[in-house]
Amino acid sequence: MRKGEETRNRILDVAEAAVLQKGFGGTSIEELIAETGITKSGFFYHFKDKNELAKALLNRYIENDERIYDEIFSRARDLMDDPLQSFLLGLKLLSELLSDLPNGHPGCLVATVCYYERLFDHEIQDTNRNAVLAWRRRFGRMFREIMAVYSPREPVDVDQLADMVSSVLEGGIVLSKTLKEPNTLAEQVLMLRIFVKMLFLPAIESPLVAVRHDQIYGAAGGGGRL
Amino acid sequence: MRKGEETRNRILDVAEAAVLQKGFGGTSIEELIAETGITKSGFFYHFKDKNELAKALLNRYIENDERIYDEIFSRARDLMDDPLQSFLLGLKLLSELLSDLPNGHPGCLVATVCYYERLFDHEIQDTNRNAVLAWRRRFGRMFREIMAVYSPREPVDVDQLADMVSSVLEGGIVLSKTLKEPNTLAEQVLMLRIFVKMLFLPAIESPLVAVRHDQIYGAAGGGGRL
DNA sequence: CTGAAAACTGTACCGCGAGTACAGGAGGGG
DNA sequence: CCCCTCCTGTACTCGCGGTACAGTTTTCAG
Repeated sequence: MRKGEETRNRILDVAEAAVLQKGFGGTSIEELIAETGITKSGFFYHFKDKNELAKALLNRYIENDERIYDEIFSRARDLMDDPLQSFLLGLKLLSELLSDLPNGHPGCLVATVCYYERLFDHEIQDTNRNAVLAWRRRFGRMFREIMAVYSPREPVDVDQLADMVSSVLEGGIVLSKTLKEPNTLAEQVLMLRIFVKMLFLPAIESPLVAVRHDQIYGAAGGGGRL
Repeated sequence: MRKGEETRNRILDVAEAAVLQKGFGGTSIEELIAETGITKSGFFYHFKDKNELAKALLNRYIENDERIYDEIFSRARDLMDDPLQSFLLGLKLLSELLSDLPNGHPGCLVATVCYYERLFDHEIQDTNRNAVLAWRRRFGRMFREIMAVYSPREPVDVDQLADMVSSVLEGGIVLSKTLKEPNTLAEQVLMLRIFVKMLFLPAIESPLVAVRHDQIYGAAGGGGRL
């Protein structure tokens, strides 16, 4: 009962790391059992086939993912009353969390499944779809709260704006992994922060930012060639 | 000589579609030769192994990708003198091109390789890395031209800004594929356009945009809920 | 302490797909 | 005519996914 859960989780740990590096097709069961220190029969006792492993892997990943976002943005909500400031802080916290990952972000299972879809059954594809829709709902809810207080400088659709968060995260992960630059992802999150800030806040910058602006572009900000 | 190239390309066509749907590991050579109408020996005459196929596939994809960006943004450059307006037009053209794809974007091979990296040799990983760096250089060049004329409302690093384009594209593809919503990618490109527009253009909108704004949101655009 | 269920191990096997090794054949160009 | 490109055919190896099933150890409830 308890022991079984533990072994199962150990398999999932090993499998997740392998799958994010090599894809599902590139990850062999034999390799998983070797690293877990289990036999083949032991493996198939826990998962009847690879599809079931993928299912468990994806569900666990999504749950964990949701938990992290819950923590970050509820923490940001505790520190800031204003929905916009709280969201901007949340993005900053997220960016910090991402840049603290020692080897960079390992990759997103949702993207892995997305590029492997035809080999899985509909259940997995639906799970994956629902995960993305959950992100849309989560960030959409936050943007709606912001829009109850602030009006956007440009006309935007809330769902598309919410999707922008997911896009930048997924895309940032691909860039970061491909370039082998762990920081790129965190930087992209901060760029997204600038986007949200510009969209809802008037042009007058906060003193701190104004100073950095001058340092980089010169006082008047005119014609910086580089 | 000529015949060989043709067969080779036919294999690559079939392989590209398959790999984008199922990943490299999920695509069998037997399936490729069946669809191409060639024998196994014939296949291995053209590609000595799967790794070589991947290499050819990726190189062809990247070349094609570059060609498309060249066309779109040089066309936009012909129509608009101003670097910012030209870039904004380019994003619009890109968005239109993407929403015209009948079955949505088939997926990006760079992302596929990124999530499959460990199984390929260093050459492929380097090719992939260079492709992303080429995007950075391409869009970076464009943003530098823009910054020679306009100063950004917020301090931004040019490379990070250029990466934002790649992020939104890669992320948008993942979202579009996962959600099975072909339009999402095109919408995300337009969101990126809004970002660039806000970053470089003063809050006062151009007459043309103001008209469309009015049509959608009403004259003052105040307190827009949703 | 016991007994049954849970959590495995061990062995043996099937079929598929990647990849190898060659031998040979069609067709076109110099 | 011959050689080179572009294949086909056959036959094999090997790793891996998956099955089958019998037996063994561990755990925990009563």
